[in-house]
Amino acid sequence: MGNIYVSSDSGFPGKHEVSQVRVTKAQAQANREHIVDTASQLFRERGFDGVGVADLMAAAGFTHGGFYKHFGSKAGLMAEASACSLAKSLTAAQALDVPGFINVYVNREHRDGRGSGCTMAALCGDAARQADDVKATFAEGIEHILQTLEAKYPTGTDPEPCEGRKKMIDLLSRAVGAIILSRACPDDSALADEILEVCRAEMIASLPADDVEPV
Amino acid sequence: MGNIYVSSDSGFPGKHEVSQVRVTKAQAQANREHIVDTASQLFRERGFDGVGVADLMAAAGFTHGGFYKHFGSKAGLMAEASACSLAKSLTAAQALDVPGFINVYVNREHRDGRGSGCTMAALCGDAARQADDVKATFAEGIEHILQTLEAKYPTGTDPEPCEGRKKMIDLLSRAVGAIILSRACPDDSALADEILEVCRAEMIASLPADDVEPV
DNA sequence: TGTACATCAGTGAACGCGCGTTCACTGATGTAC
DNA sequence: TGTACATCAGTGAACGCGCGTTCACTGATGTAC
Repeated sequence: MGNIYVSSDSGFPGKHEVSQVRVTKAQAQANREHIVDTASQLFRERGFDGVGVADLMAAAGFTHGGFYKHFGSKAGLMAEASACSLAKSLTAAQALDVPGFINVYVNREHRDGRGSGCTMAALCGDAARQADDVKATFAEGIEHILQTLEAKYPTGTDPEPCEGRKKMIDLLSRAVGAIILSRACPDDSALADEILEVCRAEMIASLPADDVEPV
Repeated sequence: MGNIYVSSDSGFPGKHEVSQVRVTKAQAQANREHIVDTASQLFRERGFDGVGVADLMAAAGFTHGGFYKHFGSKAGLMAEASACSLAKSLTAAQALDVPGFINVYVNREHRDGRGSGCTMAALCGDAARQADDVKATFAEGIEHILQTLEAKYPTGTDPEPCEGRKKMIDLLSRAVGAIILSRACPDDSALADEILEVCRAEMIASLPADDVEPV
């Protein structure tokens, strides 16, 4: 039951019994990042209130006491983990064009994979009840994804300035709304799948006609 | 500090000091309904996890011990309170046409009034993590609002069968998504207002042209 | 209608439990010489 | 490079607290006669 993240790789310097109590600076930093990643996954799966500090640290392979060597409070980690996963989602979105984004986002795999999916879809409802630091993190995440999508928006038949931003705000709302409504339905619900499929098709259909099948 | 809901109205039979310990059947039923109403408001404001049984009973004017005379568990009340407020929202929606629904829903007053607003927008994120009885309640709520909206959908230039249902699924996702994204932004955020205004305008614009200004 | 008694909605103390956080301790890492 | 010591990431017991739930009790309501 030793902590597998303390030893650098296969752990031969003393994997069992020898409980290391100090760790290199690089390892400590790697451990911290691992805790943030674990938190961002668990928060998305169970919500901020559904993950305890001890839960989280155990899932990351540590005991709970060390948490406060890395973070000031659970609330602090909530903001940091959200920022981290929002940034990762942004990177993923940058590799997609708008139809690709729609297809990847409004999708059963995304709906069923909360822990690895979009933080906005998983935690916006929780974020709305948090302090302003968490909300500011979400607002930044929304703004960044809007700018990314806007830059990729097929201007096609809509050359009017600002039109792209408006379309992308609407598109993001539709995408997030579809995932959230679909997730609120029971697992075997036909309605859950219908919501996704209809919204995906409507969103694709609302794009400028000359860019629906791009590149 | 007597419970104001036990006495039928102005409370003269013995408002203070005399702590009533039994109550008429009609009064007990009224008290139960009052607890459900209070719960549905508090759940929408703070989330299921953010409201304790003692909190809730105190807000309704009772002590916590009596809770289990009315409900089997907190989880049971979560489903019942959700069903109750979803049904009330449905009644409210039935009085509106589609553009009216959009204007009332995608709106700052709605965003800022969580406790009296739509249960889907306030609790879908929480519902997704609950047991299937709660999720089934939400799925029913979604289905009912879809049927209500579909019946009112201006068929105008879109006479194709099932088109109304598809449009209303998309419309509900957009409306819920817009409110949820807007609520996740800090209170004074320009982005929060922009999301609402843009989505409202885009939704209105996407309706069949001959019905935008109806009746 | 009047009397005797059972019912049960509401009270408030108490329960075990898990939460976020603190703290004394450990011992390899990092540093000063 | 080698030695001596301070640092600090991680451990695990302990803290106070609030949670959902239980329970003995109260006394007006509801009912049987």
